[in-house]
Amino acid sequence: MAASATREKIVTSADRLFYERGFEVTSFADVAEVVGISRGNFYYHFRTKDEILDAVIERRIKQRHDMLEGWVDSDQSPKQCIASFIGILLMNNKKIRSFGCPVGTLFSELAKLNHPGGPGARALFDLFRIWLRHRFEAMGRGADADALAMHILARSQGAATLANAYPDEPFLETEVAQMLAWLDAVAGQQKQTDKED
Amino acid sequence: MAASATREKIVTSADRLFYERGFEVTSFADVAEVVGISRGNFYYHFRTKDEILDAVIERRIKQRHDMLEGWVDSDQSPKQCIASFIGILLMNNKKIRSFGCPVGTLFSELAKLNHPGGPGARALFDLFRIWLRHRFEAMGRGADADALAMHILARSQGAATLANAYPDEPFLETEVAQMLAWLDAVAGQQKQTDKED
DNA sequence: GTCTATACCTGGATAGAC
DNA sequence: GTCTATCCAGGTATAGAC
Repeated sequence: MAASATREKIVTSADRLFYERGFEVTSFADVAEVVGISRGNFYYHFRTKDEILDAVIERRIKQRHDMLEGWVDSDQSPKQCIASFIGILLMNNKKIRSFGCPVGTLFSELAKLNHPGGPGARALFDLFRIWLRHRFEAMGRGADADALAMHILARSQGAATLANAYPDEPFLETEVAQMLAWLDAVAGQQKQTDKED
Repeated sequence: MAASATREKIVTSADRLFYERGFEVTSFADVAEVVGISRGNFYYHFRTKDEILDAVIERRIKQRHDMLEGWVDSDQSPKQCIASFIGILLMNNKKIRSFGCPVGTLFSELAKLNHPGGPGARALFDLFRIWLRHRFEAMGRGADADALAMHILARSQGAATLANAYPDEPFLETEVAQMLAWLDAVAGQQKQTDKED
C-alpha cells in the first residue's frame, strides 16, 4: 500500500499519456521511457495495463474530489461553487484545446472498447454530477437539481469538444460567459418563483 | 474510380466498426471478417489503413451533406432545418447512447493521435457549422450566425456525450426539448429586436 | 480480384539474474 | 526493486499463386 516513489511516477506519467495520447495507444514502453525505468520493472508495480488504468482513474477521482470539496470548504456560496466548476474550462483551457476534456475523452474511449475500466470512468462523471446536484439543492432547487446538474455537465462537455476542434478561436470564453449567464438566470428564477407563488 | 462492390463493402463495414469500436482498435482482420474477404485481398483495394480512414471520412461527409441539403431542398424553413438538425439526436438516439456521436468521438480520437486524418474529421464539424450558420443567416441573424451555429453544435456534442455516459436515462429527450426551446427563443428574439430598435 | 503464405514489428507479459 | 532476455499474440504489410 505504501505508495513507492516509482509507483507514483508511473501513475502520474500514465495519467498524462492516457490523456494526451489515449489509453489504448499508450504502450508500456511509452510510459517506461517517460518514467525512466525498464519495461520489466513495470510488472513489479502493476501486473496488467488495466491495473494502471484503475490507478489512474482512482487518482483522477481523488484529485477532482479534493478540488470540489476545497471549494465547498472555503465558504463559497453554492452559486459560487458552480461558477468555479464552470471556470475549470478556462483554468485548463490550454490543455482542453489540445486534448479535450480528460473525463469525457477517456470515457468515450473506454465505452467504445467495452473496457472493464468503463464504469470507473463513469464514476468520474458521477462525482461531478452528484456534487453539482448538491449545490443546486443548496440553492433551493430541490425538484430539478439533478436535471440542472446534468445540463451544465453537458454544456461543459460540448464546449470542451468544440474547443478541441477549433482551438484557435475564442469560442471557449464565449461559451463560459453564456454558462455563467445561465447560472445567473437559474438563481434569479428561484427568487422570481418565490415572489410569484 | 469505379467503386467496386467489394470496395464499397469495405468502406461501409469500416465505417461501422470505426464508430462502434474506434479507429485505432479496429484491425484489418476485424474488417475483413465482417466483409467476408481475406486480409490479403484488402490491399488490392487500399494500400494502408489511413487510406480506409480517408474513404470512411469522405463517405460520412457525403452522407451528412446529402441529408442536410435534402432538408433545405424540401422547402423547410431555416428554423425548421435547424430543428431537424437538433432532431438528429433523437433519430439516432439508440446508437448515440451506445457509442456517442460519430463526428465527435472520431474527432477526439484522431486529435489525440495527432493523426493525419484529423483535419478530415474537423471537416465534418465544418460541414455542420457552415450549414447551420447559413440557416441562422437566413433567419436574419447575420451578425452572430456563426456564434449561434457553434453554440448549438456544442450543445449537441455535450448532449451526445452525456447520453453515452447515462444511456438508461431520458436525459437526451429533455436536452433536445431545451434546445428546441432555445431555438424558439432565438427566433422570437429576432422579432423582439425588430420591435425594440 | 481474390486467395494463401509469410515477413516483420510492436505490444503485453513472464523468468530469472542482480 | 530494478534489470536483461525472452516468449507469444496480434497487427500491418508484401509476394506470389490462382
